[in-house]
Amino acid sequence: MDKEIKRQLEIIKKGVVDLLPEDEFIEKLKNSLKNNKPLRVKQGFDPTAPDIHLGHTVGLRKLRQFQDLGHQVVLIIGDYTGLVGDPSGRSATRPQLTYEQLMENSESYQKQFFKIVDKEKTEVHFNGEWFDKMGLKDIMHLSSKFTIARILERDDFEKRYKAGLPIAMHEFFYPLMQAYDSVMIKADIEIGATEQTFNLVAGRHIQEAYGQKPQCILTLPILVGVDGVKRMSKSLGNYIGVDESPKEIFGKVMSIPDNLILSYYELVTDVTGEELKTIKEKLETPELNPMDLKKELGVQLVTIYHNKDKALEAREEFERVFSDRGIPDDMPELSMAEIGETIWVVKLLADTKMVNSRGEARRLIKAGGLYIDNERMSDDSRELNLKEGLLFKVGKRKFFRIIK
RNA sequence: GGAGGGGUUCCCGAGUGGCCAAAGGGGAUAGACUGUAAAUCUAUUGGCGAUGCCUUCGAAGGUUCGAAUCCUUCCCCCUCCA
Repeated sequence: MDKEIKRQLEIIKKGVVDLLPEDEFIEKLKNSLKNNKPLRVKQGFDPTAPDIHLGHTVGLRKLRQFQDLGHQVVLIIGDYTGLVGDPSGRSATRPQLTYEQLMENSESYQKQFFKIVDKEKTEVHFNGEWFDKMGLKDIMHLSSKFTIARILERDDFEKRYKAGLPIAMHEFFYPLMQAYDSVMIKADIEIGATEQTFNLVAGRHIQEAYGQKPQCILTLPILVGVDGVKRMSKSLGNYIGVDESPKEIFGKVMSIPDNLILSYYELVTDVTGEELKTIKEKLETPELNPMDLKKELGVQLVTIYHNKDKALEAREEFERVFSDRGIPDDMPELSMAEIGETIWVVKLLADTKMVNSRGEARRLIKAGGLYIDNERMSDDSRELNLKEGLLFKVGKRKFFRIIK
């Protein structure tokens, strides 16, 4: 028994920042094993953007580990918070999502969740199930269990407050809502990224206030995006989506800065502690080119989200196109029948959406970023005579070919 | 409710009647160098078949030969005092 607890604890603690309070957790784990009663492991997501990226998978993979250990995963889809939207208007461009959009998003969310988490063993809830039924009385009751002083402890609020940025009332409710989810599903443990710590802890207090045993909290590191600076996020455009093509996943992995390699291996692949150590050593050996480790990382990730064959293909293609300056296997084709036989270069690039505007096309051409049949073409006034098979390279990585 | 400060291009931020498509920085894109890494250097960064034209400085009106800049009304944000 003790051995089993130790084994589980070791797996559960791998890659986590904090597991709090640990002794409480061990107690829960012990009881769970003794009574053969799985722990209820909670994580929530707001379906505000329709895709799951590697950043999300850090938590999802942890959930999967719990499942593999026989525990019960409870997924909360935050339809309610999503529906309410974030009217704080910090960027004003954040559009209020309609219920239809949310439902659509949550469809694709779930599809992608279950690439990692075992669907059969997952309990899914929308938090609208309970929030929709709450009246003001219930809301007042819930909010009486928490104090403003506590809320203001949260450092992102503090930062925003000091920076003179607006904080809307309802934002204060977010932690309470999330905490209430824990009450409703009787969570034993909730997992989230480190930035979620406050909300997770709030869950403990609210559960106690509602007469439940408080959940333990498990926090995971935030995955840095491919830019190497900010957290991975769809809106920052520095993400790798689990639904992307093998080529894209591989390519994006190759573009991450070296100092991210180790944490990617640790957080989003299946490598063991031993292997991680080897990778670390390799990274510290100056003679070895970190590029090889990145290629391996790319292969592993494509294998997880597609399969091994696709992964090897993606690597081959990468090597051909970028290392050997070759051309990709397949590329968009443009038919001369549609665009005509002669056309002004700038118009061609803009009309075919290779660039966003004619001005952009001009700039790119003048900067020397356009190659036609492997020859640089830097004259932005050129009328082209197209012929079948002509190969265009636009900037670093866009290609297309002319067909009849 | 009172007093004050503010809203500028993807972001931050200068600009207070013409020299403003708007400094500077960040980011982004392209080029050189590379390993589609980092660092560095260079160029570009509203649209337009273009020595010019059109749209952009919270919104709508107005003053002026001319407005990001002045006036009016409105919307939004922040700070302080009740």
